[in-house]
Amino acid sequence: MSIRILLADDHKIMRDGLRSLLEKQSDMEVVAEAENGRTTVQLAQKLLPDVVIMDIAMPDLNGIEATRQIIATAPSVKVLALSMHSNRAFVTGMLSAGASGYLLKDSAFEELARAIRVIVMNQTYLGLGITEAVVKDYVRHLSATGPSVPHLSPKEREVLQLLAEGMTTKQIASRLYVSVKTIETHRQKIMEKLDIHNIAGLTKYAIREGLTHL
Amino acid sequence: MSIRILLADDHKIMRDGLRSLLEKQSDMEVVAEAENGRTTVQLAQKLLPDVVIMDIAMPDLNGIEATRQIIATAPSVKVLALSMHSNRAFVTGMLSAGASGYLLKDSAFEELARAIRVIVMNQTYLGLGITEAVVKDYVRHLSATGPSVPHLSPKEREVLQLLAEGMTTKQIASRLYVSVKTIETHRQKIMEKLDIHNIAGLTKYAIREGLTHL
DNA sequence: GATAGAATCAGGTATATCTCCGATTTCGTC
DNA sequence: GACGAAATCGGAGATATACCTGATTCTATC
Repeated sequence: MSIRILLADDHKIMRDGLRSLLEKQSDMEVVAEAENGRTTVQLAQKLLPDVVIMDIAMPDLNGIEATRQIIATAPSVKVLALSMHSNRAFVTGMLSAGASGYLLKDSAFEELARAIRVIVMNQTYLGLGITEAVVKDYVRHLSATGPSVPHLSPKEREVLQLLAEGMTTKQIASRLYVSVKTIETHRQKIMEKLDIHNIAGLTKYAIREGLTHL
Repeated sequence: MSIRILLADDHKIMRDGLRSLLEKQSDMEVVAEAENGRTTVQLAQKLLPDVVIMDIAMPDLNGIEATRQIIATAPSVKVLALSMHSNRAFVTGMLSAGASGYLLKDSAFEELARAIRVIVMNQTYLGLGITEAVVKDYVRHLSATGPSVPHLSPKEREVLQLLAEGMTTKQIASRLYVSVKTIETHRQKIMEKLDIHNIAGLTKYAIREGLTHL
């Protein structure tokens, strides 16, 4: 009996490609496709596939929410996240929603096939690069009382926001009525916590976090 | 003689899928793959494929710049843009860079195959939904006077992208095999032209222009 | 009351960037 | 062929950042 798979991705050409690849596997069968989160949940409940290959960025209902709902109503269905981002927030979001695996779209198809076979055996599969992020996060959990997403203090978030708005260390210092050295320290702590060591990266992070806008 | 194709997309699983689909076409052959813009340009120049299927969002050198360079040095090569976005900036950017077609990743594979056959016949192919965006933009160009879009040279755009990816002046210089001074000059010209005088602002600009992503 | 994190500031050295300046080469256009 | 734009590189001084260490105060929390 072959592994029954539900494909969920908002890009049809991606689904076409995956289907073409999966159909070459003698032990796998694509039973349906969905292009948004809501349809994915409905199809998963109705068809009870062995595995849902789930994109995170989908309209209507994102992959994380969809996963949560599927696991809640049909726990026998395994979800394998297939995402573009190794972002800790996404990885931990997916895993705590109940996904059995997480793979990057950078991966080769061989890895996807392997991951599918692993998770139908009730095991967990994390792609290369993902394990690192998870482990790093896990270690932080153990060592510090550190929250899953690197938690910045209010002051640090404020400094980060001003940095992302294009202000220099000196400008921020005078804006906040403190010494330049203080801001330097904040900046260092921010970079350390986020493991991002340049303004461009911090700016992008701030945008993603909604601290500033484009 | 079959149509020789170069696949350029930063996600390996996407390339795997497309290759699997394309290989079912008796008249098409994937001769190479690239996972970033720079490699794409090099392979296109070396292999002279009939068609390059080009993603826009790629590290190192984005699809628009890569297309510009390919068309400039190897005009016989046709470029088909395959993007997630119907964003006018991307569409017009790709087309004015010399792409022969533009397709959304929402499209079915059949449409991709059709587009490939059309553009090798020296024609232009626009996917559904794209035509609208182009026409709307065209109309705007007719009515309004050019909305003073600061024009950056190809090199400047390249430097801007690398800056927005978090590289320092020195790193960019060694990456591009030129002196630090050259990059400094480029950066100055960029800041002058855009009237943006900090990395955070440049990063946001680059994101809006699709030169880099979050 | 001991501990830990947040916020504050300082010194020093190395490196990077900014801001002027000027220069050459190439290339396409008029 | 003259012209401008683009790309290349250099000098030199002022400023800013990066990176390191160490210190104080305050405030939760155990």
